[in-house]
Amino acid sequence: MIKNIRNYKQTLVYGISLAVLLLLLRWLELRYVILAHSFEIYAGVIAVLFTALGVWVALKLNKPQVLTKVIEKEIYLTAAANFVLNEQQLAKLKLSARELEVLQLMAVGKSNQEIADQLFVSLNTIKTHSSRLFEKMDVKRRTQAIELGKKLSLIP
Amino acid sequence: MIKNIRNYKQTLVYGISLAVLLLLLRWLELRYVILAHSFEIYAGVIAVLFTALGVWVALKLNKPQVLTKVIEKEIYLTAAANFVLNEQQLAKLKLSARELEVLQLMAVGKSNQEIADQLFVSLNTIKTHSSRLFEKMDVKRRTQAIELGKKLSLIP
DNA sequence: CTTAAAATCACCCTAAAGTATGAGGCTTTT
DNA sequence: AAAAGCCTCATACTTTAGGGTGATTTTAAG
Repeated sequence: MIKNIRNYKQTLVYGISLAVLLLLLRWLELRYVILAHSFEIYAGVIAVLFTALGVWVALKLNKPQVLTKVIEKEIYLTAAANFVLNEQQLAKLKLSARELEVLQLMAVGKSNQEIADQLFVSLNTIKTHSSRLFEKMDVKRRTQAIELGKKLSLIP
Repeated sequence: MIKNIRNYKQTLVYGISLAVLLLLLRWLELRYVILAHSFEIYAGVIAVLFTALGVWVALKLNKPQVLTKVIEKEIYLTAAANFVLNEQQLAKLKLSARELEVLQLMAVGKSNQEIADQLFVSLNTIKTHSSRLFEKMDVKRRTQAIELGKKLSLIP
């Protein structure tokens, strides 16, 4: 049924309309008493008029249905903010743990010597790691490895 | 008004209801003729009943009004998908157009020689550009320049 | 226990990257 | 017109990166 009558204005309008119609009918009754036994017609007119009134009121009071529409809002983040390692790609390239570690350090701009120092191994070790890394990733330079690594979500 | 009558079923129901009500009123009329001058009451009953009928019919036939409520859903994209150059940072670092160009090519893994070939200048020119670039960005290596450049949205 | 992969390191060599300095030509600004 | 900044190029030099080969030790898997 009709719930939540939003404003009293429409209720008032309805009441006034009803009164006016009743008065109109009353006036018609007094004026055309001649038409005896026109009761059915009279009732029919009332029925039609008030049906229309009911329809109008209902349409006025009918509260619109709320349909929630989800709109995708694009939010731009740096890739690092929510990085998840792509383990499928990692497995596909068969990168070892150490090689990935070296790649990560390369990506943040460290030199081979700095990587060696940080991992407590020799410079030569890092060179062999990087060589294997480039071979497995099929790249020629560390910058390409970094670019590809980011593209494949191997590094942030 | 009422548009788009969706099925004839409801129209039929309305018609039958109207007929039933009229018959009911007719029956009441025959049964309680004793109540003379109850015409106004009679009319009022008709009015109320048909108003209610009108309301019911209107609600049935009225296509539910749709009010779309927009809910924003956050979608996370990689920064590269829609890169916008950070011109404030670019101005702050005072990078020249050529230097930025070199940085961009570095970032995609090109060697100095490849950059030189692509820009139709000599290798020495690229070296000069890169040196100035590193100086302005306060970095030591191209990998650091790339990392910083991405962080500052100078490159995708 | 044996085998394979991974990690480590060394040596040598070449290629690439990066630094320093100087300089000429061009455009814009003062 | 002069100054400043940019682009260009060169030469010389140092440092770093990368390739190739070989070898030892650890570790993981069968």
